[in-house]
Amino acid sequence: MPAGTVSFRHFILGLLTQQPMSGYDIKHFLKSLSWLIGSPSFGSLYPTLHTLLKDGLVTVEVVPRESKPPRKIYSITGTGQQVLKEWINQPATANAPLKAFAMRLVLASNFSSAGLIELVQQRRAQVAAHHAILEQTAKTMEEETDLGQRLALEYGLALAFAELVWLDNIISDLIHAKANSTTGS
Amino acid sequence: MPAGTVSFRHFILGLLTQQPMSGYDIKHFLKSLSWLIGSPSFGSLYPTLHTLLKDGLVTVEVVPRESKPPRKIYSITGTGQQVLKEWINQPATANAPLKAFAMRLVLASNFSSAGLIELVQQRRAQVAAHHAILEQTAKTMEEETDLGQRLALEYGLALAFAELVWLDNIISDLIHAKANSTTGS
DNA sequence: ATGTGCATGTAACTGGTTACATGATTCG
DNA sequence: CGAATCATGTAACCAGTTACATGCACAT
Repeated sequence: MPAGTVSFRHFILGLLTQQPMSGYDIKHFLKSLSWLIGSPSFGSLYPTLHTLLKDGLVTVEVVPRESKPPRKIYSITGTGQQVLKEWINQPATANAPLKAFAMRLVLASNFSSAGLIELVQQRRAQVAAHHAILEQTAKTMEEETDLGQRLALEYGLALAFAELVWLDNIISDLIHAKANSTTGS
Repeated sequence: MPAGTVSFRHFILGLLTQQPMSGYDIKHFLKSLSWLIGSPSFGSLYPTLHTLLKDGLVTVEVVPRESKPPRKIYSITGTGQQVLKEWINQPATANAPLKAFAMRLVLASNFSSAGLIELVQQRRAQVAAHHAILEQTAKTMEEETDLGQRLALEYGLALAFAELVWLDNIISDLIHAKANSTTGS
């Protein structure tokens, strides 16, 4: 399981640190983030929860309801937190997909402030590297290149640039916030 | 096979309209677009080519090389072009991933100019819709919301906005270019 | 000598999907 | 009266991955 992997399994585990939830709740919660991250279908969500339970990373509280399937509220266990921590602390792999970064960003509140900053800085470095490669490619390719490819390249370049700008902004915000909090304002 | 699907199968088929290539060539070509689209591993690329062949959508020319595995150059067939056209002309599904759009964009040169513009406009509409939803969500959520979620939301918002700007730019470029070409400059 | 590029392929696995089954309740 | 929401789950399937096997040529 190389770092920077998308892995809904760990992401779900992470969501449970914020609060205990049922599978249904998780799906609902993920809907609002679906653009960035996507939400898994029930057909993969429920089995994932089952294996997390079987592996002792979560516990269930079964809340019965009359003549309806009972709600099953999952909570993360100590070992679960351990495993999650390890996953989070892996340095991101090169070329990690945006999704993977977004997942970790959502779980950011579980990081130390320093950890969060490091995460964002890692991402910045990766996007910068990619941006440089794209610019290089753009220089190399001449007039005769296919329209579609040129457009795709520009597209990637524009998105990478926008991401860089955003990342720089929040890095400075976070550093500020941290300075204020340690200074005690 | 719902529209807007990522489907390397069709994308590969599309690349072969630009020029006949071997599996190895395709992989190499895709490397430069890997950020946006990713490139499939050989373990899926070669089998895909085999099924394309079996289905009569491509043909192979086997170029033997002394004491080395022969190169296999694949070309798209008439039926292949037919199938590709159908795939391309499907309207994009709602919430189609960026990847899917990028793929179609790369194949853009096979579209009519009008088709290309329509593709980009479809994307614009989708991103705009998504952007609106995110803004709505941002309004709804109050101070007490978790930092990670707030960051993720801002992140999505920033990226969506950047994409909108870019899309608007090329839409107007394309419309200009089209006007010039039909006017005959 | 060691690894990187060329170039093909297969087999085992995995992480997801769709489609289905169940069944009450509430909204328009 | 039909559709959506709540809420769980299973089974069949699929598109991809990793890891492996083969083997020559060229550069460090």
